[in-house]
This record gives sequence, structure tokens and C-alpha cells, in this order.
Amino acid sequence: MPRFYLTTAIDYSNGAPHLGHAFEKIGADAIARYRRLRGDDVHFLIGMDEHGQKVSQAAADRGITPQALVDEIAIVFQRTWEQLAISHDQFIRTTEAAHKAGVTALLQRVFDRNPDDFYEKSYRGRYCVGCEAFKPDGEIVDGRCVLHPTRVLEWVEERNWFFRLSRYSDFLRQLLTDRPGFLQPESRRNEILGLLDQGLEDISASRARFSWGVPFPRPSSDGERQTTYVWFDALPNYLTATGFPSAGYEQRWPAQLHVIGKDITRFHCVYWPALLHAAGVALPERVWAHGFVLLSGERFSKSAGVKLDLPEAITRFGADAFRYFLLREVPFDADGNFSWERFEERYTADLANAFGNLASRTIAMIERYRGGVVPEAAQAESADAADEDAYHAAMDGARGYLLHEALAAVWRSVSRANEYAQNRAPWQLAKDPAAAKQLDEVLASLALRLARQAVMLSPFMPGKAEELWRQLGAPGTAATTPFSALAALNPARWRVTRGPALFPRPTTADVRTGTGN
RNA sequence: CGCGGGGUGGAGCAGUCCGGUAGCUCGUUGGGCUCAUAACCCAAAGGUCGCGGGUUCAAAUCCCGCCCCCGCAACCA
Repeated sequence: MPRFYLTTAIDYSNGAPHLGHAFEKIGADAIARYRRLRGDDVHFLIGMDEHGQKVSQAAADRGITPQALVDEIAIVFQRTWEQLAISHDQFIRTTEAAHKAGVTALLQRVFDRNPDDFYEKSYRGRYCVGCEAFKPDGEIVDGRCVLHPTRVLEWVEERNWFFRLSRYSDFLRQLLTDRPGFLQPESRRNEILGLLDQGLEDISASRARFSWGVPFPRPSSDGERQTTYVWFDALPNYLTATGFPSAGYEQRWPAQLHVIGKDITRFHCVYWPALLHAAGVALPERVWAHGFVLLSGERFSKSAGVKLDLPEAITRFGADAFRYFLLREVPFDADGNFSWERFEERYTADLANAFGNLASRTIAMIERYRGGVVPEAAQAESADAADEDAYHAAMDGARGYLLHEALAAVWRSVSRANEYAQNRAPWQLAKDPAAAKQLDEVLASLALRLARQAVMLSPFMPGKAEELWRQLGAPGTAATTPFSALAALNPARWRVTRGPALFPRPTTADVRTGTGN
């Protein structure tokens, strides 16, 4: 059974989860669920990045300990992931003892194997607490950081540990060249190659200014104990989650896939492989950098504040519809827009009218014409081979993870089923006793198509897929019906049950007030 | 200045790598069906493919120049 260890970026404990966090989790979750249906041994990791000066400062402002603060935030995130039916197998937090021990061990391995890779250097410049970084002149306007104009830049001189990233340029170029699939989509790979062409500078690996983090494993020459800098703490979570450095971590590592936002490709495709290489640890197999969900064409930012209430957005049409909308509307390899107008359009057209109604009419006809039992048919045709191929081609990773294309393929098959119903007109066949066999064939075919669609959609809308599966009277659950079993699926004798509408049409009140399903 | 992405019927997008009737969804209009969530099916109208020039028998697609929008700009998820 092939292993499939996938991760998302861990989220920074800096407020409530927003649409961007949700998009990444939902996309990765669809991939995880898809791999399970293929029969892979999936391990799906998500988590929190809980260290850093911003956290300790925010905690101090509220008069609580940093640990109390991140505990609180972790619960809010976990509740949201539960609401969205994220099927992660593990939730890592960088404040866990095992993680901290893993980071220490990883850095220690670098010291052991490449003693020159960490060195001390003085650095002098203006420091932005918002960015937790020194700012070059180009990013300073009126003495303030352009990203955090409300904060005052501090003039700081400190001696830190640095990582000799510059010596890994060739290694990284080689990595991206030899393994073109290591980083996708292509545009992101080109960006990183361009970055490498400009040459890499060494990066700092420790901070003296705060202690909320993992102690850097080696004291400075003056005896000071610094704190590991964020990326050297956060990135290793993927590795420490496997139990590294304890024996057996290689059962899971290396990861098959890191799902990240396009803004942090540099850290995942430059810093991270270089660090692992320096430590002599295997590299992840691939990185997928998705785009952003924009709100009316603009990126929402931490500093600009959340512009969309996530819990409300999820409850408005339900978690399944929310997942569907995001993954259908926003290409997983590029940016896309979120708007209520589009959401309502897609909900009504795709979910209620096309798909929900297909299920409704099919089940109603089986009840009305065949007493609620799917008839035996000599040939229940599926006729959706091309769409199913397209679905898998979009999902299996060969071209990346084009979730929106996979959904489009399923909807082609939904349209085809509605056309089929129209053309075969079972309501006419039902009037003619001599056409009984034809009617059986049409009803069985429609039931079969719906069942296959339910399985294909279960990675995207696990709740509704299961509901449809139950209404069809299909055996077991959609989530445990592997793709390999679809070819032999036969709906004969399933007892259907007409339930409430799968996706009820929104009422005017829903649209206006934002309540409802 | 630089790097990346984008500018295609009313809206949102595909097509551009490998030139040759401009495609999809929504919306609009007309028709059909009546199993179904006033859903479904068929058809039609609607586009100087950002602007200008060039290559070519032929360009949304290749080349040159320009305009506009968005993001990044080395240590911010």
C-alpha cells in the first residue's frame, strides 16, 4: 500500500483562522481523501506555529502566558477544522516537547555533519516586530515598515547564528532541474530558479531578542543562549511530526507532498531542502504552491483585518457547499475570487439545480415506478469513462493538483446524466408496459451514475456524498468505497429513500439575511 | 528600475507553449418536457480576443513597442 504523507503549512497563532487558512486546509483535505479512496496509506498533518515575539507580546498585552494564549488559539483553529470536516490524522503544535526536541536534534545534526554551516555574525539594522525581521531600506517609508506602518521600527544590533545557505545554490538548482515535479506549478518553479540565479545570501538562524521558542542548541561564543529563528523552528514540524529523531521516523518520512501558499515557496523550496540536506535527512518528494483567495480582487491580510466572517461563511450554505465553492471557483494553481454573488450562483446552478435535482428526480422515479427498489438491468450504462479519466488526471498529481478541473469533470458527467434522462424520458417509458426493460435500464443507469458521482465527490463534499449514498441505499459508505470497486458497482436491488433535498434552493430570505443552510 | 501573474461577448473563465471555423459556466431571449428542488433538455442573440506596428496565404495564438490592473521585491502564514 503506497504511503502518502501530506502536510499543510502550519498556521501562525496570530488571531482567528480566515478564508486563506480554510482554502489550504480544504484543498489538502480533498487530496487526502482522494488518496484514501485510491487505497493509499494516508497520513495528513496540519498544525500550529506557536512561537515568536508576536505571540509573547500579544500574551503580555493580555496579561496571560504565551502558552495560555496559544492554547486558546489552537482550540479556535481546531474547532474550525472540525466544522469544515478536515480529516487530518495529526495536529502538531510547535510548543509540543517532542517538536522542540526534534528541532534541536535536527540542528545538532547540522553541527555534527557540516560544522561550518552555522556561524556567528553581527547584524545591524532596523527591526520590525510585525515582520519579526530586519528591514532593508527599500521597505522602509517614513521610518516605518511598509507592511506594518503602525509599528515603530527598532534600531537593533545583534549577534546571531547564521546558516550558510549560500553554499547550497548549486544543490538547489540541481534539485529543481533533476526533479521538475519537486515544485509545482511551473510558474512557481520558474520563480525559484530565478531567485537562485540571483544568488543566495546566508540567513540568520537565531534571535537574541525573545525567548518564546526553541533554544538554539549551541550557546554563542559569549555564552548567551539564543532562540531558534522562526523558519528553523516551523519548517521542521513536518519532520518532527513523524517522531524524528526517534527510531522509526523513516516509516513516514519523507513526506510525499507539502501543500503551501505560493508566498512561502521560497522557504519550502530553498531553506527547507538546504537545511535537510545539511543535516543529511531525506528531502520531501514534492511541494505544491497554491494561489490565494481574493476578496473582490484584493488579498486580505493580517494587518488589514479579516474582511469575511469565516464561521458565518461556512454556515450560510453549509460546510460541504463552502468546500465545493472554494475548490470549484478558485483554481488550485492560481488566484481566484470569493464573492457571495458567485457563491449563490454556483450553489443554485451547480448544487441545487444540476446535481441535487438529478438525485431528486432519479430517486423519485425509482420510488414511483419501481416501488423504491433499483431494478435489475442487463446493462446499466455509465458512459462517463472520459469524465472519470479527466477527474483522475486532475487529481492524481501527474500534472499537479488541479482540484477545480476534477470538479468540472464531475459536473460534465452530471450534465450528461441530466441529458440522458431527458433523452430517454423514463416518464414516457413508464406509460408503456412493453417498455419495462428500457425503463429498468434507464433507472439503473441513473442510480449507478449518481453512486459513482457520490464517490468522486466524497473528497470534496464528504457530508453530502454520504447523504446521497444513504438515499441511494448503496452498501457501506461512499468514503470507504475505493475507486477500484466502482467498475463492479451494481445498483440492482438497492432500496432508495427519498430524503430532504440535498441542496435546497436558497430562499430570498437566505440571500438577503445570510441565514439558512 | 527589476521579477511574476493578468487584460477574450453583460459577469466569471478556457483557449496562447505546437498559428488556420473564438469555446465553457452564469445571465438574456425563444421553444420543448413534466420525473424532479418553478428544477431539466434544445436553440438563438451577444465578442474590432487592452492599444499600435511587424512576420505570414492566415495571429487571441509568433516578434517589437506601448497602456492598464494585481502580487513580489531576500530573511512576514
